Formats: sequence, structure tokens, C-alpha cells
Amino acid sequence: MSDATAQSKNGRLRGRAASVGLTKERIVDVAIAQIDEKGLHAFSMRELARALGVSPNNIYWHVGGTKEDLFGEIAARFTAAVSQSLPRDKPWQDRLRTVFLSYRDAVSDHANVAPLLGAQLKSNGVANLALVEAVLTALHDAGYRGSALRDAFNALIGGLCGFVTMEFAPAPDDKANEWEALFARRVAEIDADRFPFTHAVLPDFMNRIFVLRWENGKHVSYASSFDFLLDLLIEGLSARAPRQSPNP
Amino acid sequence: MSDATAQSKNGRLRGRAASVGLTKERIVDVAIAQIDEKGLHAFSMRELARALGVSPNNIYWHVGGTKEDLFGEIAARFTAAVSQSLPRDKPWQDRLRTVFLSYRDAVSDHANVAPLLGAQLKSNGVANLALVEAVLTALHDAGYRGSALRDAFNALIGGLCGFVTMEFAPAPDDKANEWEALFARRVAEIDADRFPFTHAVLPDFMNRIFVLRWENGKHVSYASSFDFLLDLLIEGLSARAPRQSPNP
DNA sequence: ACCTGAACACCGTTCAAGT
DNA sequence: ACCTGAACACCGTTCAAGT
Repeated sequence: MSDATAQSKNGRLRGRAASVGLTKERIVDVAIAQIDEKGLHAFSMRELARALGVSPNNIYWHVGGTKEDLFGEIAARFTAAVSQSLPRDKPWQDRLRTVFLSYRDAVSDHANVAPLLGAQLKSNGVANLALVEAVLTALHDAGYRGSALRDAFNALIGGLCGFVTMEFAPAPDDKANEWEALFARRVAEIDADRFPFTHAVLPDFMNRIFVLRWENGKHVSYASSFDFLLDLLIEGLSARAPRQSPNP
Repeated sequence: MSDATAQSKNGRLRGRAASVGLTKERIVDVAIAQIDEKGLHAFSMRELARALGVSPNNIYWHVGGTKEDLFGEIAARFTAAVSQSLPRDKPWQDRLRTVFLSYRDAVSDHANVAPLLGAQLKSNGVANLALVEAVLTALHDAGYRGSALRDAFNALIGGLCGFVTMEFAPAPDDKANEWEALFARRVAEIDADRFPFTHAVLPDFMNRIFVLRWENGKHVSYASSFDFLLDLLIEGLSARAPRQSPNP
């Protein structure tokens, strides 16, 4: 269960009195587990320390001086996961599809961490490189160069990763039932004269489209919409792709 | 400067001893101003109360029992702003363009609130209706029905609003300089053998594409990339649009 | 190098009470 | 209806110290 000695990350062996063998990997593991369970809103450094059986300062020592640093490490873990399994010898369209589908898969396994990936900048900036390289080379193979390459890259990352961020945006954590009830009541009061079309499609779309919902992608699948967006973008990039560029 | 009496939102006049005339509108005004100034991270109910010269409980009484309720009100303010100026008698492509360009404009004026719009679900769910109606009718005019309409709607909202959320994702607030320095150092160490293409374009793209940046859309413009994404989507929706539907 | 205890300066939210 | 004061149960982070 528990070792009398633990191997620290630099490889040396140390007595248990001097060290509890805390690792950055273990910290990130437990942090993600906590966020999965209770949500990002309820997550705190002190509770993480309690779960690890460790002093809060010990965590700070391993991940850097701040909670934001820990969030950066968590984000790095996810982008590192996507870096696996990037096919090389397929058409650029297939490669792009694989990258972004596997990004969405990685996030949907731990939906509660989604805000950390899309809605904050902090990251260690290195683990992402395989993903960046894959997208850039795919777009290069498609014929994009210079500022067109930049715009294409940003459109893909912003559109698709942004979609996933919205898809898994957290719902109010206290009383979802109460909020849902209020929401349903308001929807029933929708003015059919001012918003005739919305009023008409509501029975079909309620809680299944982005603005008019009270549950996120964890409970209602947006997979077909994501696929549609992905297809739209890849087809569009194909159609607009510059011809053989004279300047590679 | 300050009135001896204030008009409360139900229209009755009350003595200043009994009421300080606090309004939901004023609360949201000052809250947005505070977030603009210090960032979402530093924003607190207690400091908002101090800025308003009011007891914290007074705020709770006006906006509901929780900080999340206030965030919902702030989000509603923005979507309400977009609802203005929605042209009716233009081709559906132009209408979509107008809606999403004005959404991005509204957010970029108060970039620090961006996470509230894309990365949380809570909203009053009613102010958004004009926007929803505009997008749904545009897609209907384009020929989309049923589940294709749902996917098209979600792809547009998720892709474009998601882009904006990422565009204005907040940077680490403590020492941006230090982080930038560390980032630049890491970039210089990029393995040109493992990531040859990234290494090659770095001089041009550093801090100007989504993953490899230390400043957000507040300091570096992503306008051309957003325009490109918007064009890609609208053209794609045109190309894939079903022909005249037999069942309107 | 790795880890702890105690302390500082805050939070969000609730409860009972005032006019 | 609108508003305040005091109190509860927390936070993140730092500082000095231990092995």
C-alpha cells in the first residue's frame, strides 16, 4: 500500500521521514480526479492537499508558487495526450480530422476541466508542440503559406477548441433542477409574435442547442454538430486552398 | 451628484434613509467596470460592494442569492446588446455576418468578461432570444431544416462564440513579463528535428497564433482570422445548403 | 531537496435585525 | 421592499522553520 521509501523524480531514494514522495504527476492525477468529481468551482488547493495527505505548501513547492501554475500543468497533461497517435502518411484532411477528434475525446473524458483548456492562457507551452506541428504541416500540405496559414491555423484551433469549450461549459452547481424549472417556465412564455421561428422549433431543440439549454455536452451529445463543423472547415479549406505555391 | 431621493425600479419614490436606490442596472454597470479594470480573477462581491458603497447583502438581494446569478446578469447584458441592429431584409449570409461581427465587437469592448459568456452556462435565457431567432431564420432561409438546422446552428454558435472566448482568454495576472521571458526561452529551445515546421515559422507566428502566445486578443488582433473563419463557415453553409425544401 | 505549522489578509454566503 | 452588521466556514499564499 505505502512504501517505506519512495523514488523521487530525480531518481534518488530518500527516507520516508524526510520525504513523502510527492510527485508533480501524482498531484495532477489527484487534481483532475477532484475536478472530475466535484467540478472546477468546488476545487481548492487546501482540499487537494487534504486528499493527498500533505501540506498545501508541499504542492506549491512541486508545481510552482500558484494555483494558476497547477492549472497550467493540468492543461499540459491534456495536450500531451492528444500528441499521441498522430498519423503521418495520410492526406492532410484526414490528419486534421484525427487531431481534432482526439482533442475532443480527451476533453470529454474529463469535461469539468474544459474551462482550463479554452478559457485561460497559462500553459507550459511545450507539450502542445506536437499538436501545433501536426496542424501547421497539414495546412502547409494543403498549400497555405504566410498570413493565410496563420488565419487558417487560428480559425481551426479557435473554432474547434472553442466549440469544445462551450460544449462543456459548466452549469450552475447548486440547484440545477430549480434553474431548469425556471428556464422551462420562461420558454413557455416566449412571445410567438416576436420570436415566431424560435417558438416553433423549441419543442425539438430545447436543451439541445447552444443558447437554449440547461445541460452541457456531458449530458447531451453535441457530437454530430462538432462533426458538421469539422467537415465544414475542412471542405472550406480545401475549396480555398491556394494552388501549388511557387515559394515553399 | 447624489439625489436626496432615488427612483427605485418599480417606479416609487422613497426616502434616502430607507433606501440607497441600488439598482440591478447599476450593479451590473459597476461590476463590468471592475472586471474591465482588474480582471475577472480579482473581482469579488465584497469589493464590488465597497465600490458601490453598499453592504454585500444588498447586492445579493437585487441579483439573487449568489455570485453566479450576478454573472448571469452580466452575460445577459451582452447578448442584449447584440440584439440591437439586426437587419431583416438582406440575404441570409449578410445577416449571419452582421450578427457574429457585432457579437465579437460587444465582447472585445470588455474582453475581461469573455470567460463569462463562453465558459459558463448560467444566463437568464431570455435576452438571447433575438440572437437565436436571427440565426435560426437565416439558416432556415438557407434551406436548413430539422437536425441539419440544429447542427448548423450549433456549429455557428459553438465555432464563432467559442473562437471569441479563446481569443480573449485571460493571461496569467501576476507577472506577465516573467512568463513571457520563460516562454521565449522555451521557444528558443524548440527541437528543430522533432518540430521542423513549427521551428521554421516561429519567427513569424510567435505570439500571433493560438497556442504559441503569451498575450490575448486584447493586445494582438485576431480580426483577420475571425473573418476568415466566418467566411469559411458561411461559404460552407451555402455550398451544403439543401435545395428548395418541400416541407417548410 | 523536500516538507510542515502557523499566520495574514482575504473570500462567499447566511442569519437576525432594522426601517 | 430595501438595507445593514456580525458571524461562519472557508480560501490562496507567504514566512520561518525543520530534516
